[in-house]
Amino acid sequence: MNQKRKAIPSMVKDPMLIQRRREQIIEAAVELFISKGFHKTTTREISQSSGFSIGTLYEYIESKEDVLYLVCDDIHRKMEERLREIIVEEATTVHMLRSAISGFMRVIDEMQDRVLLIYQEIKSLPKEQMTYVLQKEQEITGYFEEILRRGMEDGSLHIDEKSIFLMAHNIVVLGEMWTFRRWALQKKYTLEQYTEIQTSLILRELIP
Amino acid sequence: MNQKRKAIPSMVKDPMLIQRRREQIIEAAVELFISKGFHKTTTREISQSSGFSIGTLYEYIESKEDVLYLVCDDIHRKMEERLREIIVEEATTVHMLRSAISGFMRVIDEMQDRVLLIYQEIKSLPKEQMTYVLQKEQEITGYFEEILRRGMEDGSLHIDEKSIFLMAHNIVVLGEMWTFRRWALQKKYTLEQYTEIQTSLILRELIP
DNA sequence: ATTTACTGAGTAACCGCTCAGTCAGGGTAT
DNA sequence: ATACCCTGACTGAGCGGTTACTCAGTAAAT
Repeated sequence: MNQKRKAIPSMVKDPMLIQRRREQIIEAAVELFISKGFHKTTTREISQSSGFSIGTLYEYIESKEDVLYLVCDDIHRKMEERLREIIVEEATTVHMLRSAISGFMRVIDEMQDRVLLIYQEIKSLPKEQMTYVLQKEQEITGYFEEILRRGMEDGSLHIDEKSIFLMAHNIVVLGEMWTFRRWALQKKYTLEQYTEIQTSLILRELIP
Repeated sequence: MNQKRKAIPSMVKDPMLIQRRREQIIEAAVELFISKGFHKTTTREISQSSGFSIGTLYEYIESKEDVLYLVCDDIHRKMEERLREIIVEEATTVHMLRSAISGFMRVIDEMQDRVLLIYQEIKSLPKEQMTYVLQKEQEITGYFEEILRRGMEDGSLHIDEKSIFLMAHNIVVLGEMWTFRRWALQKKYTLEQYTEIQTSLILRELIP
């Protein structure tokens, strides 16, 4: 079920160096992909912004798509890290859900360019790597599934087993739309207003 | 406010012929863009699938991006057409909203590849044309804004002016996510199940 | 004879990726 | 201490291939 991420081969021996150089690559590539898109960014640009030559770039990756994969994986990794900081125990499951939602919205807002990047460029990944990235996206909704299930079990949330999965996806999408509909939403609402209205929508369904 | 769509210049004189050929171009290009993506589709492929040579293709457009623009515009046009069929008067505003939502879901489902195409390739459009396409997307949510406002005014829907805009966007996004999250949703739910859960989510917020 | 639509080989530019070669650091034989 | 070689990271000109777009020419209709 749970597929391990494909390790990208490298010509370089020193694992620490690989990690350091790949961090450079990711840092340079995210910025370029955000501002120009994956297809319009050249490998030459990536290597230059990383601070070394194309030759060296290809010592650490095998193809341009590998860079996109590294970038997507890094974004998800950071996202999950922030989520784990935000999802903490609270007095009641309802309070926990509330704070998880508003925390999630803040994370989305902080990382909006990166969230958007994944939405827009995921399709350019080779099939296997795309599957892995989508799985990571599923893991993120998993955090909300867990809270919902707990609320169902302790009786504080009004939801049936069949709807949990969809409701968790709804929470994630209602968060992420803050980025991919920002051309409309961010003109009309502050993040706080947005969070409040969306939270009320979700909770009104869950609290009878 | 309302920006007219930029007319794409053509070398050909006969306006009827322009229309006919552009329909051919759109029909061929949609299929190619859906299966290969915009960037991986070549202009040669588009012209061949359209049934004429590259030279001729460039008599009807000025750049490859123009084709993407034609395609996006056509999809929105067809979407709006279907929406107008679906949004009809009903006994009450609540009934009207109900049937509009379920009708919208059916349209999304029918056009899912095309809806997804717009989501994924819109960013490849030149700025001006992108603005126009986003405006069209706003027009679609406008249909739901109208219903919501009417419900607010006749007292049948519980919503305030400030939330109407966001609620309309929510309806559209909760519909469109059926396509861009289909890797998760369409494995677990039928369109009918999906529609029912999402409708209940929206209506529970609106009906006190 | 002129206009109009159409053709497709050609062009200039670009891009992902490679590979022959450089160089610094360190081990080793003398 | 010196000379020599080896290893591993790095370099960037260049290769092979592709692509968006053009234009000189054809054919048919008026």
